[in-house]
Amino acid sequence: MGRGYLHNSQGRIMRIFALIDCNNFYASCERLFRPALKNSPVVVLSNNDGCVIARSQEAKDVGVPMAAPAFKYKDFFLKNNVHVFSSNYALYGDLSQRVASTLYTFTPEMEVYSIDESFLEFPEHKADELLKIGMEIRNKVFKWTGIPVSVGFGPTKTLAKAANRFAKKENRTNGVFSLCKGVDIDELLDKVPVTDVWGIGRRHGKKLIDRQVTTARLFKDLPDLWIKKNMAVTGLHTALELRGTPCFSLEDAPPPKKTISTSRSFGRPVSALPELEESVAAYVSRAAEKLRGQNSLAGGVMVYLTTNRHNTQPQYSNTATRMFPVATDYTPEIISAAIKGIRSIYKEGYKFKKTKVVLLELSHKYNRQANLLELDDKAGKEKKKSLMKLLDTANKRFGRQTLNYASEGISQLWKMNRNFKSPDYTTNWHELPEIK
DNA sequence: TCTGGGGTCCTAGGACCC
DNA sequence: TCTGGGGTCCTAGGACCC
Repeated sequence: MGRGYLHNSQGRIMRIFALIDCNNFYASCERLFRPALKNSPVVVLSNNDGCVIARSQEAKDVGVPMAAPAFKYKDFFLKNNVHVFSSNYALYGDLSQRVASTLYTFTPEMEVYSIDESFLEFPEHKADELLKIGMEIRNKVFKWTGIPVSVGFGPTKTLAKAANRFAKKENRTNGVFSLCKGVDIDELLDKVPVTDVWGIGRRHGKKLIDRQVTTARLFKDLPDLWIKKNMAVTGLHTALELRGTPCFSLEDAPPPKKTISTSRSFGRPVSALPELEESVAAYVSRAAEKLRGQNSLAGGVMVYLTTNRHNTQPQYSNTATRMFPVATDYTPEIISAAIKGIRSIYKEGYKFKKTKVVLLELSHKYNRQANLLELDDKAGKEKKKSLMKLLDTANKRFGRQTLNYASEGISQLWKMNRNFKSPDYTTNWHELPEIK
């Protein structure tokens, strides 16, 4: 949890948060290894090559909207010479770590918030040199990783986010902007649409706009009671943060996940149960790997299947949950429970679009609750443990898919499309870039 | 034909107990 | 059998984030 607020007799000490955000991150990553695309429009598609999830500035300029469905924009891409990539998370994850370790050289007071954003916190006495620090951050990250970033400073995380937005949108800021000192915050928040505020999403945004509350400034001046009633305490925290009172601190050691899920849309509609079972087995494998990666055990597994909500064919979706007698991280046991689950909800005659697996009630493996019925089979347990370890090590070293369970299927015809994937330049020996 | 995936938090309301 | 209040626990659904 947080570090609490700092107070002294003179009043609150100003805290200084910085939000560093990689510009058009996935598009920037793809361009790093294709310098020829430096000034060209580039877009990155979601899994399954479904819709646009990242756009270079040039792509924004020619008018590609966020979340544009790729199939509708095929001609548009051709006509405007837009370069299209499938998403390549191995590449983005690796570059993300490089950016994070560069930021860490500025201060250990750091929270990696997402794949392309980090919060830093600086002591109050730095308040007069923030723009200089911001420029140093930008320059160093670009020099060391090739990724352009924007830097926003503010007395709360929410204001640092808003500052970052100015850094990115206004050319004259040179990518660095501060709301900490020497600016009229209210005047600037007048310019921020309420839906751009961190913590206000589409639904609440619409509700606010319907009541003429269109800007961050108008929102933060609403009565607390109204906010609490209509937007719960989370909404109130957002308002307080806009007023300069920190409600969120850095989270330095992200707590282990409480649920772990894996799901993918299929590359084509799937009706046959055996194929659905294969997909479920494959997703369990992946989820169980993540589970062991954070040293957790799962108390249960939920499976989900659904048809394609976007078409007009008959719809069906359902979930099934199976609990384990004793929490486990043993892939075959989870697969078999998940397959029983999918069989119990499967119905013939539908075209399914997606299955999903969620591992539930995670606990740490070292304070595992024993079960009275459990047999004391030490040798068997050791064997399972070393098998899982072997599996994870091999897949990590030689690439996922090195060792698979037969139940995951061999041909995997249901697998998602990734027709425009770039090579794994930085994480796979066979795909290192060549210099001519 | 083709529109992502992986999380967290909060609240209302039902079930159940005394 | 009916009445009422108060408390806890659980779940589904809604909302948000990247």
